[in-house]
Amino acid sequence: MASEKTIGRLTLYRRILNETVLEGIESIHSHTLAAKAGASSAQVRRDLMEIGYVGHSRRGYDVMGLIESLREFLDAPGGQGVALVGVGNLGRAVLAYFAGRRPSLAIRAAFDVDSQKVGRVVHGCRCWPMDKIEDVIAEEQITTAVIAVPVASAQDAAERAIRGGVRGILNFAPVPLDLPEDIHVENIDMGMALEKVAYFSRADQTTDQTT
Amino acid sequence: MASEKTIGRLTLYRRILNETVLEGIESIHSHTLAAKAGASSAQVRRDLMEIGYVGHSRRGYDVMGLIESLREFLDAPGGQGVALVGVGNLGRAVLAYFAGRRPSLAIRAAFDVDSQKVGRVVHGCRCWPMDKIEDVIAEEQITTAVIAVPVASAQDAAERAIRGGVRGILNFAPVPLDLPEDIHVENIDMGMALEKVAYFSRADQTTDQTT
DNA sequence: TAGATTGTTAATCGATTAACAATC
DNA sequence: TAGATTGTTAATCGATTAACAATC
Repeated sequence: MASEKTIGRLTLYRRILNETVLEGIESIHSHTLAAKAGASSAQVRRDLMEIGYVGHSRRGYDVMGLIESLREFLDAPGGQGVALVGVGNLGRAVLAYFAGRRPSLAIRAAFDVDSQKVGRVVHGCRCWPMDKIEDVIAEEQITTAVIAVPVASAQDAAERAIRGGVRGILNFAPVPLDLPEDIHVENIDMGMALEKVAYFSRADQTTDQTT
Repeated sequence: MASEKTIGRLTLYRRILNETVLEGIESIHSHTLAAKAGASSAQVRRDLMEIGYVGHSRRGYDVMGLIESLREFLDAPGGQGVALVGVGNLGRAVLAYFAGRRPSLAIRAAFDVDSQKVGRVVHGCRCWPMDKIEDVIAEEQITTAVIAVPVASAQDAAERAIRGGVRGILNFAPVPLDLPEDIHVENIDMGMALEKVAYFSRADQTTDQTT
């Protein structure tokens, strides 16, 4: 099975190819794709080999064919539903970000403990009370959840989403989740990311001998 | 110099230690820290060796001393300012997320092209017009920027922030930035992250032989 | 054909893990 | 002391890069 890094790059290639097709370009070389994706051309070729897509020597890769191949590899056949847990500042930004982007991978239900938010429709998505989470996720056959609740409730939110049938979690709460091994967890820790950048913007200054 | 992954883990250890100190615990073993950080105890020891902090055999690590050592290693001596570029849904969520968290690493200025947002104070942060970005960043001696603008303006926003004096960038725009090598860039691509999770929540089902 | 591109294999690199010595 | 923990070195693993063969 393809590695996590490979999947990430494949989604990036798809985005670039979608722009390329708008420019009316029919085929593309690995080094062009690599330059736009910030990767090496060897990397691009290896990734595409991994999904079994073959290019033409001399002509490169057929843009439309490659997009179709990526779609078949990356997307679920009948589309895939996503649940959002936590409709605070971050949760609403997540809803806005994904609203109307990719119909085959859309946020179909949101959940919050705040009774004031329940029943409202935010960026086209209905907000349910937290105690309905297992039922709604099961009914809507949702397999992916985005956790955007405070640290204290993140573990519980994830466990309940999994009981509903979720198999993969995008976790914005800055705490490691302790979940079964077969559940895929992707962490986005904005605080850690900012601290890392801050450290290196300082450290790079130190490297500079002139200062 | 410490690797990116190491820095990320060190910030995580600090968070855990800060909770630990609230419980009145004075020393901690590597395996306890490892369990809470989702790492291995060997990993923890190696990371702490890297910053030159030594534990006591048998007693483990002194919590207060380790926190202080992490602070010296990770934080800039006089505090560090951060700029936010783009005060849309995501930008406002970022402001809310970091508001009042860590005084030594705070968002000190925000920028937006929308004249309606300029002059307003959002989550305690003043919003400036985009054409003031070089000046304000230079005046406030800001070294780190968060990019939360649409894809089309991300490259330009980053370049202008750098002209003001920024050395590190946290980029939320789903596009690779083409910047000088000495600028540290950390990408948070929510779309890619969600696609990855969606892929693996599906792929894991395939692995399951019973389905 | 010659040249440029893709596909494949070997070499390199970095990070992690495992094994062991040192310490209280 | 014995046992448990830390510090250090060697082995392993995975991903990337580099070198080369195959193709149009």
